[in-house]
Order: sequence, then C-alpha cells, then structure tokens
Amino acid sequence: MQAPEPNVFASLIRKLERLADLTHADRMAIDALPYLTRSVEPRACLVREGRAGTKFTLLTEGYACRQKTTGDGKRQILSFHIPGDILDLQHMYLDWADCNVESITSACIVSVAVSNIKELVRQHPNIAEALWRDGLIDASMLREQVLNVGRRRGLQRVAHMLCEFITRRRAADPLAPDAFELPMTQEQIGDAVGLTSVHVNRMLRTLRDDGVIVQEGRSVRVADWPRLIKIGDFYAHYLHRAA
Amino acid sequence: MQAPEPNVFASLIRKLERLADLTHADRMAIDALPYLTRSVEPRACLVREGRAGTKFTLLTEGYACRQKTTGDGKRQILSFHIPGDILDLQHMYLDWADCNVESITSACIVSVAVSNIKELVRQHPNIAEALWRDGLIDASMLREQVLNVGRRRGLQRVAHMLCEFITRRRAADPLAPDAFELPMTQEQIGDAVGLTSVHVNRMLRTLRDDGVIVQEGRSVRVADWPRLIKIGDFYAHYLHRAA
DNA sequence: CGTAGGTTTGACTGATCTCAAGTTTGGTGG
DNA sequence: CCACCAAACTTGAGATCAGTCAAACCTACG
Repeated sequence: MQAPEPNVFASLIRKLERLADLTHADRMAIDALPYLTRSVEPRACLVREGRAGTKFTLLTEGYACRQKTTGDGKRQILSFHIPGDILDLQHMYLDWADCNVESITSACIVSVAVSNIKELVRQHPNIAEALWRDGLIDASMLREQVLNVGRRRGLQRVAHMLCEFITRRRAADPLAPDAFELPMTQEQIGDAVGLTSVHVNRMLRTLRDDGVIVQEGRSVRVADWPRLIKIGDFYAHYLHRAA
Repeated sequence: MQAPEPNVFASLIRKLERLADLTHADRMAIDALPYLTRSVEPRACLVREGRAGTKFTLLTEGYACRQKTTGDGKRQILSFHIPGDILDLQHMYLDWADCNVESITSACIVSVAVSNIKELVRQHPNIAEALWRDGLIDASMLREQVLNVGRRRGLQRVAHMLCEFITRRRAADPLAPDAFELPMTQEQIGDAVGLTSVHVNRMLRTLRDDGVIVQEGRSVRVADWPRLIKIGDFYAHYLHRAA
C-alpha cells in the first residue's frame, strides 16, 4: 500500500470536481487514501458477481464494461467505462454484487477499502454529494439504455451508443480527437445494444455507406456528427454533468 | 401543510426499516416532516421531465410508472411503482428530471420539499444510508431491466415482468394474495418490456394455454409459480432488500 | 344502450437472428 | 522477413420472431 506514484487519483478528482465543489481539504483527503493498484489483461474480471463489495475500484487506464448474463448464457453489457470511472459504486451499500465488471482492453485499476471511503464520505460532505451525483447519473444512463434497447431500431441503437461513447470520452478528455480506435469488438457492441455481432456489422456498414462514419481498420471517424446524432436520436441531457 | 391525518409516512418507514436500522428518533423525524398530499386520476403526470427536482414524492396509494420517450414518440416504461416507493429520488442531486412519472391507477402521493429531506439526511445517517440503498436497489432493478429487454425473448420478458411485480408486491404487503387485478393495461406491459400490446396479448395467451397463469377478466392468478419463474429466468437476488 | 378504451385474433410484412462460408487483421515464432 | 494462426470482421441465404394493419369483441361506465 501507499506506493509512491503520484496522481493515481487525478482522473477521479477531475471528475468529482465536475460533480460538486471540492475544497482543498477534500482533494487532500482523497490523495491521502491508502490504495492498491493492479494492471490487467483484456477480458479480466475486475468485479465478480455475487461477492460482497469490500472495495471501491477506480479505472485509471484502459476500458472496461459492466455486464449481466441470462440463465441460458446470453450476455448484456450495461455500460462501458473510461478512465476516471468508479466501477463498483453500485455495490457500496448492497450485500452482494449483482453484475460483473470486465476489462475490454488491458487496463489499470486502483482499489480502496470501502471502509475508508465510508469514513471519507462521513468527514467530507462535498465528496458525499459528488458520489451521490455520480450514482444518480449512472442510473440516468441506465434509464436511457433501457429506452435505447427497448424502443429503438438496430441502426438507431448503434448510432446512439457511438454518440454516447464519443461524448463521454470527450467530456473526460477534451483533447481526444474525433478519430479513435474503437476499443470494443462488434460482438461487444452487439451485447451492449441487444443485437448480434452480425447485425451490428450490417448497421455499421449502413452508416459507412451513408457517409456518416468512416472506418479505417478498427479506427472509426465520425464524418457527419449532426447526422449521427439525428439517426441515434441522441440528446445528451440524460448525461447530466457527465457530458 | 401539516394535515392531521395519521401515518402518511407509514409505508415509507416500513420500507426504510428493511433497508437500514432506524432509531426511534429517526422515525420521529420522518413523521415530523411537513408535507402536502395530492390525489390524482389515472394517467396523471406526477413528475415532469425537464424540471429541476424541488420536491420529494412518495406514492402512498395506487400504482405509477416511470417512463421516457424517444424522439419519434415511442414510450418506454422504466419501472412500475407500488405504495411506499419514492418516485423521484433519482432527481434529488440532479439539475433536471430526465424522465416522467405517471399514475397508472388513481393514486395518492405525498410530497416533501427536497430541502427538508436534505436536512433530514444530514441529521440522521441511518436514513441517509437507507436512501442510498434505495437508490442503489433502483439502479440494480434498472440493470436487470436492461438485461430483460436486451437479451430475452418476448415470452420470457413478459414472464419476468410478472415475476418481478408479484415479488415486489408481496414484499411490500405480505397479505396480498396470488390472485390480483393487474393494474396495468397490456399496452403498458408492452411499453415496459419493449414489445407491442398485440404481442404481449399473444404471450399472455401462450402462458394461459400452457396453464402457467389463469386470467379471469383483468384479474390474473399464477397457477404454476415455479414454471413462471423458470420461463421468466427470474432470480430475485437483484432485488436485494426489496424482495 | 351507446360509447370509449381495452382485448383478442388473423393475415401479412419486415427486422433481426442463425448458420455458414470467406476474408482480413494482428500477433507470434521460425 | 515470412508463414501461420486465432480472432475478428464481412457477406449471403433462409428461418423466425415480433411488428403492422385491420376487424371484431368485450366490458365498464355514463
């Protein structure tokens, strides 16, 4: 514990500052938290379903996703995660984890004991408020996800997912360019939007044929952002302060 | 304000006691909250999308649902609500409401100013913890909803929705019998599980033909609970302490 | 007893899945 | 540097689930 690397919590603090006003003392308290770091391969399990949540996990590098599985093994991805995201806030006050978190790319995570976070929250109401907001925004994104999967067509779903991912990525790191390597496979996109990988492929092809996106290898560039937004029926307000 | 009716908060307190240990002082503080009551018709709008949340709304009688709408007007129901449910906790720390809440039947609601709730939470950490849990369980139910709509077939989706509704209803009021009047129309069920009302009708017919449920008018009785659970792929653990 | 909203059913259409066969890509070892 | 391999992507053809449209039938309620 207490490794000498600087700034493990930098992305977290940047995010929490968007969610509430933090004082210098608040920031110091976060930086003083005892932590452990871990580097993982792609497809590593970061939070396992069923186990009680005793730690608090922060994604600092790479991409990850939360997922659930049906009894007959079909997978649903609930959300994609980018550096700065808290991966298991949803389990802080629950007795067992109801979903898994898995890395998509190789990734780095930082974990802190839940007891330390509870103490932090008790002493620092601004941080408590920021975490409340983070949890509520997460739920808001889940609500939009239900709408997307339940009431939109395949093409719209894929477009909406692209819009959300790009928007969140930009908000977390404004320097990220429009062109980016999509970290997830088409099968993972399908698992996120409730389609098969084959159909995702056809929908991406349609977007490409219509000149909305340009694909070179696995790197995707948005050629016509207004049209992508229109096709995806994307209104960013549900992201609240995460956008 | 401060009408003389007793026990407006009874169903809320009962629920919060399942979520955390409350002291006598905690219960007294809740009962002392200033409140307003309102009775509404079916299909009345209880929480409107877009407006900032300034009050905290509790459902005390009847049924309600949260919903969102796509740009082209298709509706998705996110969750059904029963007496004791808090209808807009999700907006407590957000700048604007991202979904509507509408009554399904005629209903009674009690509202309290958010400022009073924030004060209550500051003074009573047990209540704060119970509300955290409530919000996190709500999010857990949304995750299961994404899985249901994204990765299950029509028949499974309808069966799962019935299982969840019956289970939550039982937990909130153990005296409720198996046979019950379904408060929602088949169109509303369809909007909840991402199907058309026509298809919901066919799926209910299938369940009836297979002897899993019995319908007399709009009252439904579960004839074969184990089989309904199996068809719906229903594992109640995601309900955490709400079941 | 008439009306409106909800339910039921049928016939047809269309979106998405399934299965299956290539093709491309990126990484690895010779 | 090349050959090979596994994983991911691409495409086609046929099957199936769910949507659409339309009509008839309840049922509660004024």
